[in-house]
Amino acid sequence: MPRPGKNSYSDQKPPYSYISLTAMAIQSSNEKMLPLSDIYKFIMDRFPYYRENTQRWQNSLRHNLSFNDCFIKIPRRPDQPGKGSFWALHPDCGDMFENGSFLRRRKRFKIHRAEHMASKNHQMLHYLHHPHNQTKLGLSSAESAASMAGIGRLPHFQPYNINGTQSTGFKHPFAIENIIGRDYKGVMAGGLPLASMMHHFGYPVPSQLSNMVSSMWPHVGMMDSMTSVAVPQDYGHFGVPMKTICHASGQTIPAVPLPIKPTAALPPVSTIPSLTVNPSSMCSSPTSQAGMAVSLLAPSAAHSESKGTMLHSVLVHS
DNA sequence: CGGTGTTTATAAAATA
DNA sequence: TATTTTATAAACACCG
Repeated sequence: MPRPGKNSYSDQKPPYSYISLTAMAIQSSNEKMLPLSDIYKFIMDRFPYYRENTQRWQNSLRHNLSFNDCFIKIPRRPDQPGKGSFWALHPDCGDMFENGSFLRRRKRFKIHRAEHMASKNHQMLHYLHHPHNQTKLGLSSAESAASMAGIGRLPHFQPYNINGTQSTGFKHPFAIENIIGRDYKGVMAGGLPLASMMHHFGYPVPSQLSNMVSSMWPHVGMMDSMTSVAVPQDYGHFGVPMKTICHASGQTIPAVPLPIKPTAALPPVSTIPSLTVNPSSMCSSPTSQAGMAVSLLAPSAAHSESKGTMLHSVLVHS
């Protein structure tokens, strides 16, 4: 229970691992990739807890970025000034939190270290990385680069975004919106009501938001509305205005009334585009991913980073 | 030099 | 309780 006078939940450690926090940040970006500094910013903006001991947790975060194969590094193009590379999610990492826990994944995503992919075709990578060239192919920056990096990617889904105003058209196959799709079925139809999530989290979450995105990622994308709605002074009030996300394209997040009862908050099916997506596309299983993975490049053009990102990936068992 | 990445080691936590 | 995953610390390379 939050103590009004004392520290509210906002000051406590969020129930998210660094991996989920980072994924959250990346997913919140329009390009589905962020430089390190922006990942820091995202986390600090919304989680007061991480406004302290920055050296400690940022070191951990960097460790996670390097160590975990689910994160891939995408070099900057020359016309994109700034420090360091962009970080994106590996297209094949799938729904890392399908178990509903953002604290710990069920399995760790590990890529298959294929043969050292020699040539780093950065020109091509940068070519596709460029927005102008992406639009021709309908790719996001991250995906374009990932494709150029020889990382398998999945067929496109119907474009969808949190607030329905984005016009870039493309959504990363594992964009949270898409990931949510399966979770929607799993959670809503699978008999795990949002109340259970609240129980799982051990504290109330803004589970009544107008869509599953904000339910699954309580701190992503819907803050504008949350701040104006009666949410207990819990994590729902991490409540830092979501100014740093979903603003790049000037979009505004519509304020949505938040019913108290989770069941009453279910949006019409039609507003859950993910449901229109082929469920198998959600790729909860490595095999389905492998079957659908598409490389835009000949293997020879693939590029491997230090983590050896290659076409084949697999969820490590045991 | 400071920010970014990588890597190793170990402790702690969560799950099976 | 054993195993797996995550957190933390720390050393070090790289680079603008």
